[in-house]
Amino acid sequence: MPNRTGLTERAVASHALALIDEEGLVGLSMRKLAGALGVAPMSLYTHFADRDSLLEAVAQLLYAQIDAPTGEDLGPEEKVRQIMKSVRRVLVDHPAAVPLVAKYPPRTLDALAFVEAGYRAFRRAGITAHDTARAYRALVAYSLGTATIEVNQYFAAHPAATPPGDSIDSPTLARHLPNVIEVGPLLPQLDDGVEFDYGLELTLAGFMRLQDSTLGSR
Amino acid sequence: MPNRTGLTERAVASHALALIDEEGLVGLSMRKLAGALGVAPMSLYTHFADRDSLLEAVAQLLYAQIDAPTGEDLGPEEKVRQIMKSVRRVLVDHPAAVPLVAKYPPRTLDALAFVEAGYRAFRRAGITAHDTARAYRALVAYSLGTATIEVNQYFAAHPAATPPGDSIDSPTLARHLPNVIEVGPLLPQLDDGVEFDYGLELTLAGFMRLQDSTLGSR
DNA sequence: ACCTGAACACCGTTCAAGT
DNA sequence: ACCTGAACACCGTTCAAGT
Repeated sequence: MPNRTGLTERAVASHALALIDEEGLVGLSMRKLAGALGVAPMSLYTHFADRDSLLEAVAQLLYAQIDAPTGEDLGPEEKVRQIMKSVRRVLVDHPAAVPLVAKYPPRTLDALAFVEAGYRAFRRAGITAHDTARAYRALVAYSLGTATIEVNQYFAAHPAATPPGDSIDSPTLARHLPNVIEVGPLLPQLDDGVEFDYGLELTLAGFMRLQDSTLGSR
Repeated sequence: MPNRTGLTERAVASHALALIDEEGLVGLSMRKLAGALGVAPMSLYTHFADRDSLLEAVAQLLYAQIDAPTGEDLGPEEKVRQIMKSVRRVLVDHPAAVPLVAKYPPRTLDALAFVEAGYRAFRRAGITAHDTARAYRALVAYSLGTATIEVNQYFAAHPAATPPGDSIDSPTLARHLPNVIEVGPLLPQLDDGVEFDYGLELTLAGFMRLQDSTLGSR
């Protein structure tokens, strides 16, 4: 550590994640982070080209936190369930950082460990590399989307409960959106964890059904 | 229109969307937008409480662009396919605005039209309000996730092709991540449109499978 | 190579003042 | 009610200078 300040990239990124957790993504400024680390703002640019590079490093830290199950006897479905649960846990533990994970794919060795574990389970089960890639893409889409919904509290207030300012008057609502009135209020009652599992099962069941039909036609 | 400037909320939000399309979400500033509209920056605050309120209005404009199929003879699966395709088209047409749709749910009458159409198709097919809500949630998650992947070009470069600066040396990669090396290069070759359909079919096939098993056990 | 302070070109929003 | 200019408290990053 030949630096005068003792800073490492990892330490800077780790402090950045802590700041993001506390004050949100917009709350992380190069100036505030430098202040928290006790250095001048411009010192950070010795370790990262710009703010985006720093955020990319934060994303890698998050990916590295995802548990990759090592059990050799697990089938691809169960292994994927375990990985996806770990993905969800990491994302909801760091809600403000979800956009970073959505923007920067895993790149470092540690960050790619869970990807490797997932691919391995699929390939061992005789699923083609191509189908493995497709399933991985669909699962990434689902996990990013569901995490986004959770951290944004997208369904926290159902549509009929919009602020009265410019909201639609009740009779008009009932005439044009009867099903929204019926179904909408159920959305905020859904449990995030239960629905995460439900959507995951939809995807896995669909994948296995398509796999079976493909194998059956061979 | 009793205003001196002739501004309406709709016109302001519409210009904001155009600016977002041209210069990105961070490229939309209250000052630049006001300049483009020929008014003082603070005039915008007559129509919107703050920048977030303006962005919420932009999200409503986008939701209103989603086509809601009116055919009464369509089954829920086909109707959902059509709606989801329209959702994808709107989102990829406005890539920089995707985070807004992820943050602000539909609220206005026009914005809720596609939701009403989807709910209606499900309810008409005898699916419970609860299952309709669950399926809607899963479909929102998938569409937001897949749009995020597309607009961020999440899979544009596969992991093995990271910049040589801090990338992992080849032998280490091959030893620790053999499946990433095999499967990763396939990801950027996948077609966004084809994979959108694939993931959607996974979800729909899974939903129908669970529906059937639920009905069968009654 | 690493670190710094000053400066530049921006932000969103508050405030007091105008019509 | 609607609109404005000035001001405040911030930003990320460039630059020239230091070690």
